[in-house]
Amino acid sequence: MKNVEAVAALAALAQDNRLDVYRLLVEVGPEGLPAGQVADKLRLAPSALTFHFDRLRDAGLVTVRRQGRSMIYAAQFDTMNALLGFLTENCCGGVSCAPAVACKPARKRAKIPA
Amino acid sequence: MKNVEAVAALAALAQDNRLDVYRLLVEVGPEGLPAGQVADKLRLAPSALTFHFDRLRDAGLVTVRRQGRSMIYAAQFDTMNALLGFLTENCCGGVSCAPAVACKPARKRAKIPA
DNA sequence: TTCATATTTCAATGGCTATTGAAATATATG
DNA sequence: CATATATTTCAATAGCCATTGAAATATGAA
Repeated sequence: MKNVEAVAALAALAQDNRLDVYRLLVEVGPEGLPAGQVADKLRLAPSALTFHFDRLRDAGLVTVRRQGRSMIYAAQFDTMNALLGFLTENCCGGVSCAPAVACKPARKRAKIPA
Repeated sequence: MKNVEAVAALAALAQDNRLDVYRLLVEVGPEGLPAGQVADKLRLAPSALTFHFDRLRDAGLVTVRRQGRSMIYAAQFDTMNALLGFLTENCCGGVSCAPAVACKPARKRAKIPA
């Protein structure tokens, strides 16, 4: 990830409502959520929400697909992982100190250890 | 880390010059760097740099101390670690998926394995 | 086709952000 | 004290951001 892309991702997340939207989508996982449900849960005006989705999308943090008349937005985990990698570069002798970090979609239920 | 603090940290990093400043300080480590040297390396006007330092400081991402007439700025690694923790919450079954992530100051030289 | 639902588009508005340059402050040195 | 260096303060400016509400578009259902 380049500097410019990192700034874009950071700027997209640096706003209360947008951060809430993103975190909600992260919780939900790759299936995503229709815009209307996000609007309801977070009490956001539809047009404001479109504005925020556009910014998250430009930063590569979410994707959209249409389903009937609904637009379904979902978190794009790769981008967050790239951002985490970028932020942890150069902090431990010039090499990333967190190679194992990876943001994956949440499971529906916690996997119970045997 | 709370939502508000995360937004503050993200906003502080979401600007090219400021991100450069922060990353430079991360490379340098806890000893920090005088404002003037940061200004020289990144070609930033002194007053602009003060402006950016203030924002990084408000977000808890850097600290300052005086040394003679110089102000020495240093990265505050704890805050970045808290931010990384915040960003990786809720992405793996509701539990952070990256408990081992920790941003520590870079060593002067890489430790050579025995 | 007509109506209803879901979302986007657009223009207007107020507020914040980054940069600039000049002046002020703080510390060090002769 | 007088001067030089390091940084901050301040006011001005231009541009971007988030929100609002009304109108437009797209799809689905009767």
